[in-house]
Amino acid sequence: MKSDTVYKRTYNQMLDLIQDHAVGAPLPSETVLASEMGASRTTIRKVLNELCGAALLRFEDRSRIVLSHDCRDLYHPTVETVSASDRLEKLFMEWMLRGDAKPGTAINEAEMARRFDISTTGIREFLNRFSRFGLVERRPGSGWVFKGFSENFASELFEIREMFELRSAIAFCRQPRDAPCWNKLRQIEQEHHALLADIETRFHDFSDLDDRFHRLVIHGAPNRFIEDFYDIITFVFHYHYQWNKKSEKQRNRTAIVEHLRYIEALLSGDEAAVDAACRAHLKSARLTLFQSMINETPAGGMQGNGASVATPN
Amino acid sequence: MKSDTVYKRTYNQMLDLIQDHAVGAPLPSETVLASEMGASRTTIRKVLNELCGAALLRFEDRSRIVLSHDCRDLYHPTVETVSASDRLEKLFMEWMLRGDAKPGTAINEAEMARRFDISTTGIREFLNRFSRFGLVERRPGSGWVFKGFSENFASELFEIREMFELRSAIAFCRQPRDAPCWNKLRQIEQEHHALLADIETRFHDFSDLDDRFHRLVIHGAPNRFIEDFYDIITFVFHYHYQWNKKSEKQRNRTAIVEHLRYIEALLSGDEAAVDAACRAHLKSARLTLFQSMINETPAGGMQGNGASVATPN
DNA sequence: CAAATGTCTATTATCCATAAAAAACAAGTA
DNA sequence: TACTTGTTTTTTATGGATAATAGACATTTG
Repeated sequence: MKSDTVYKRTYNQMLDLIQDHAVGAPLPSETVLASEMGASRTTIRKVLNELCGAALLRFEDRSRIVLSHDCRDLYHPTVETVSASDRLEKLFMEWMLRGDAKPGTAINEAEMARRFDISTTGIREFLNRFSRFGLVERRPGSGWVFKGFSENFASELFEIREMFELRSAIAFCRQPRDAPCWNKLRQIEQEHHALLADIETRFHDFSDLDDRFHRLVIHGAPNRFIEDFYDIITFVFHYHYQWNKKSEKQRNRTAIVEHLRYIEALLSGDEAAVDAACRAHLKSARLTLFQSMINETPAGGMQGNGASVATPN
Repeated sequence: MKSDTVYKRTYNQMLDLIQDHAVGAPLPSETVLASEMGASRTTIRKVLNELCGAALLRFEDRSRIVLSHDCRDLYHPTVETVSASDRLEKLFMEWMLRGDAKPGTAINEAEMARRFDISTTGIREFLNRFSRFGLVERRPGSGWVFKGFSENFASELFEIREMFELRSAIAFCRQPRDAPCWNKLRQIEQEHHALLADIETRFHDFSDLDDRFHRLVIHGAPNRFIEDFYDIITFVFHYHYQWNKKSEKQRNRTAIVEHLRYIEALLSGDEAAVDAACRAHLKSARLTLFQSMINETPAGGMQGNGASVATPN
């Protein structure tokens, strides 16, 4: 049976929204709510009905009126808000980054299903989707092999990344000067300056900006395989640095500065400069990742990390 | 319920084997049969028991004796021999190559399940696995978009292929002269000569050789993402040329000659020559693919031709 | 009639069941 | 001891069921 995570998430969002409205004020229409909350009208209506029942809203004159703000303890727990597949992804990555699985380990669906308490069908779907990340591989006969989040992995990843990004950066430069990308680039440059100015407090915002910047560059000469590959990068960084928060601020500051040089080079159109700036940035990103893999592997209960994380196979 | 395609395939193989043995001769042991036929002992035993029942074999003194060769009409139909997922893959590719689906078409699982008469679970698994080929893409909300086997696709594919192969070819050259790859390369070179000499009759054997050659080159400096990507190449060529048999012999002859130059360059260790030979080959491969897409693609109205004619086995 | 809500239908996420196939274990024989 | 076959347990492929969600169509109302 499908889980009702969408409902619960929407419900929580609705509670937020209610508290943003004065008592007595009407909520937007169902259609508007649906598009704002990223759910279907069906779900919105279910939530609204529920909240009418809870006497937080009144349905009057074709609109929902806020009756009260008293809903602190109505929130659904956040866990119940994420879909089974997202939950599995997270559990799996934690399991992996924690170093529980040594590279080369065979994993089978049934066992995983037990370990993560998710149906075998769910596991299988996950593994199929996940295999593109190069961390697990389907064995010809049956079962899966776990490849390990190792230095090898990171190094293969970066090799491709460098090829792709260098190619894309040069292609980006060659776009006509009136293409919309240039404005977008300038805008992103501004955002970098803004973030740098505020780095003390906003350093967490970097990863989003980072992503947008690189994707803009890459998109200059679109290639589905390159864009797909960038999903892997995003994914890996997302999880890795969620487990490795050490010196995050410093790391991000450095990256911003590098980005700014890189952007400047792009804007200048000087291909040699672009190449140099791009290489410099990637080299530094690679180094940072490697160092954080070796030295800073997650603190929280990391038994045996050295063996599995740092060991190439 | 799992289908018994493995059983039926093994059964057919066993019939072949029986006919290879004189009446009165004993078959190999279960274990040997299992490993030779690529099935588990469980399946082998099931087949053997069945054939004992059919009086084709007698179990005597710990071994199976061939009783008769009279089994022409015992064979299971070939269709029942391929697993649901393989069948789906084939159906889907036919549907796609036939041009029934225009790029940009949204496809949904339920509809596909109906069209191909396979459970939604099966469809979903297929699409998940298949999405790495870049021909369908999951839509954030729901459903899938069909990207089309278009020139765009081919051109994006080749862009990456060129990057990867050039890099790998150079890396291959730089391997120590006593690495085992050099012998393998010489062996493959021999196979090319042999095939060229026999091209009139054996031209079908080229695609296998082609695959092994490129994979050898690529494996010189292993990178899981590059090797994964080569799966896509293999897949695309497999299906595309199954639908486009025109001038296959000539096409393969040309490729062999190009390969031989390429191999010679590799053996010489002259990186500039390698680069040139590799580029020349890829350029020609790309051209051939494009021409066959433009001129010979079984266009819209060709249903009937493709489905059965172009499909061997 | 345009936008809102109400109602019905289609699609998806998710788990479960089951026979086939694989793997593990046990025992016999040469 | 090294194979063989016999038996039991585990895992996988594949279809099916169902509630949640999305989407389409119908109806109301200002």
